[in-house]
Amino acid sequence: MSDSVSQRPPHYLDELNEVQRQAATATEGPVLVIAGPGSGKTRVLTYRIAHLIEKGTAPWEILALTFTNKSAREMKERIVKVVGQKASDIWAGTFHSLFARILRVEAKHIGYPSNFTIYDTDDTKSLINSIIKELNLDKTVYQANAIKNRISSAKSSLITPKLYMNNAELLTQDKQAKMPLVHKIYAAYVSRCKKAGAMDFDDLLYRLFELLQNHPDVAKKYRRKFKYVLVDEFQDTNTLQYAIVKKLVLYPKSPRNICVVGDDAQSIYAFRGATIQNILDFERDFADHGIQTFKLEQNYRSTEHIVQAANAVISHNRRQIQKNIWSHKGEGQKIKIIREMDDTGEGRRVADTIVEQKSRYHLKNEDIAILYRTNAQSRIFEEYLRKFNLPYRVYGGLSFYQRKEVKDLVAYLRLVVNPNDEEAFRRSINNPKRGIGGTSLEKVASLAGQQGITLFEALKHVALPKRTRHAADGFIELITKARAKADTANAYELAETVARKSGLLDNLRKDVSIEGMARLENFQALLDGIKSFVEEDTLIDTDTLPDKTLASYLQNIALLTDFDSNEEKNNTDVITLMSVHAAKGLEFKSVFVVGLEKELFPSFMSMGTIEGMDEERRLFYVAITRAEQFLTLSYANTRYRYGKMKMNEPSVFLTEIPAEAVENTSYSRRSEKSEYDPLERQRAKVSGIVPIRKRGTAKFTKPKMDPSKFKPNPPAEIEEGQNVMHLKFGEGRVVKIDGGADNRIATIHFSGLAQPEKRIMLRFAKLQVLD
DNA sequence: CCTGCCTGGGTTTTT
DNA sequence: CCCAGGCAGG
Repeated sequence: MSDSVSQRPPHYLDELNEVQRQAATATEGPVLVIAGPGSGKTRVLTYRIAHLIEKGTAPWEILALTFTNKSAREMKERIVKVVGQKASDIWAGTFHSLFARILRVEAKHIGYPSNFTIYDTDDTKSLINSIIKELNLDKTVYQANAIKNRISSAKSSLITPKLYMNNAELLTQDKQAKMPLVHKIYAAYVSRCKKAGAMDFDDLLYRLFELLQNHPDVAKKYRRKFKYVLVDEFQDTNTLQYAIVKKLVLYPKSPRNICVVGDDAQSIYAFRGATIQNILDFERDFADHGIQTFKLEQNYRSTEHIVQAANAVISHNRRQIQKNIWSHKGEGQKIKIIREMDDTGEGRRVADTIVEQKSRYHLKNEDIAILYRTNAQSRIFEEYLRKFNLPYRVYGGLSFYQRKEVKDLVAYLRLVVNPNDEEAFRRSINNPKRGIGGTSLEKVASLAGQQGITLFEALKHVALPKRTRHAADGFIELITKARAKADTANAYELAETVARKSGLLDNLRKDVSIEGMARLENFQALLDGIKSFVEEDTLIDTDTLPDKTLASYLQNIALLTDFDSNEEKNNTDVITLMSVHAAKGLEFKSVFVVGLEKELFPSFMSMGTIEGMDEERRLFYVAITRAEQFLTLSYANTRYRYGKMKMNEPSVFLTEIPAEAVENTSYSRRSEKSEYDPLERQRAKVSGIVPIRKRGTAKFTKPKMDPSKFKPNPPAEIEEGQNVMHLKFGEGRVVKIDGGADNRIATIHFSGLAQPEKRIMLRFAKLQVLD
């Protein structure tokens, strides 16, 4: 360590442990890195890229795919520190944003304008609703949300509308869900998006796949360009994303320089189509080319009690890649479990504990995070943090760009850039009110449908009453005039003009309520944002659209969701409140995981299936492994949900934390470890030892099978002759079914009972068919 | 065509 | 509880 003649700059590789260094320097060929929580994954990734650049790879030959803009930004910043400013030429970003960037360049090959609009979730839902209406379907049966998910998973599985229509399994599923016409909606949706020059989130992936598939020359171009491909959070990629990655790196004579980094235990996006099958497939797909696998198992983040708890929890999952996460940071504090009577109590108690921790351990606000399963839970904590004068910041929920007043102006701007944008049209046409209501819009839509033209085009030609016609012409003129200048004018000036001439600005100014003023402020903030976009010397994405047009601004914001647009730099020392999902990749000295109740965490949506429970458990694993030194878990016996008080049992996850790692608090003292403590009861149930009740004669009948594995079939599927499982009665055989339609009654013979014959109303029964 | 009341339905996680 | 959307009245 002589720094007298430091010829060599401080070498970053020295900051890595042995496995990390190997993972960072094995640059050639396929590499799989399994990285446990806190194991220095980001460090490996960044140093790997730095290493590539030092070895002479050009930054733009490196493609690094991440899940959030934030992690991409962080990665870039860290690489800049090692190799300097040239790092900003690395293609590092989210799947969606980098693919959008490629698609804009290559749009002409797939019949899209390069300034295509990106539909967000609201646009998608609204379009689906329009289609449902046009097809005269009952929207209480055809729910936009469900259909959106259906379409999304179809796209993610590379199923086109045509394939969908010919897929017996999907059609049957739809029929069973009483929505036999989903395929029709899907087909209409795709053609409407295309006509509108719009892509939804899934299209950004799907269309790129299509492009690479159908245009070998384009595929070749990007294969040559991206000499090294890295994928972060690989466990959260879906089939489609992996398919695209393979298109880029798996072809004849490819050097197969791909490095994927992930942790199967932290896969928490299965609901979005992510599958850890990709990790297994990766091993198979690249097996012929000598995969190098590295496991990062040392946890540098958390103390031992926390790591021990995390290991114990995750061991309840089936099917995982074997690994042994360990820590050398000392035992540390035990985990604290807080039990309160109700949600208000939970809020107060957590705030209370934060105050205590802060003073006892000299923690700053920024060292502390409160993590919850659903964003809706933040409110009570906000309330108490305010009461206790603790500054905080809530992440997630409504982002800046999702606010109504912001979306209103953005819709106009979108329309200016792309007049075909149907959703932007619908949003703007009568906002602010200019007397073009439902009736007129229907006329427009019908003409557009007949002639196969866009709504904007139809508005020009449709027959309207005089007054309405006048209003329509004003609207058309506004958009057309702005459009004429769109490619040349300064984006800020143009946006400002549109804001004024549309009447949106005046409208907001009229509202002097507190919320109204806040809205005006947001509106102004959007304009300010455009202004700084114009003035800023941004180097990012310059090869696509090196200009300062409105189009390029919109493209920049389209995929920013959680982005902190107006960073409140004045106060960064704040407590963090966010969903567990949002917390992935972050760490805090002290973490509170709250609302640990059955049906909340794990969510009732996921409790029905083993896969669902496993994912919830991984989510819980992610939550507790965010903590460096202090981990507090809390739950409430009752909680308001949908305006009703609801009783809650503690989450099963609490029982999976080993007792040795848990602090004895007044709430789990021995004297209180009685049948009255629901956690204790739950623990007992899980371990199979059921506490004997002192009073009453109600006896606990042990379920005949593990309830978490119990998957009842819908009543319609129960038929004569089947063997079925009933939680209370056990295994039985359906002898007879009588009664019709909604009133079917099954006679079932349960062998294990004194009175084996039971007649069961199928409408209410929960029966699982055994095969 | 607009406003305001009312009802009924849904309630997870995110790019 | 909170919202979107339907409907009646202006």
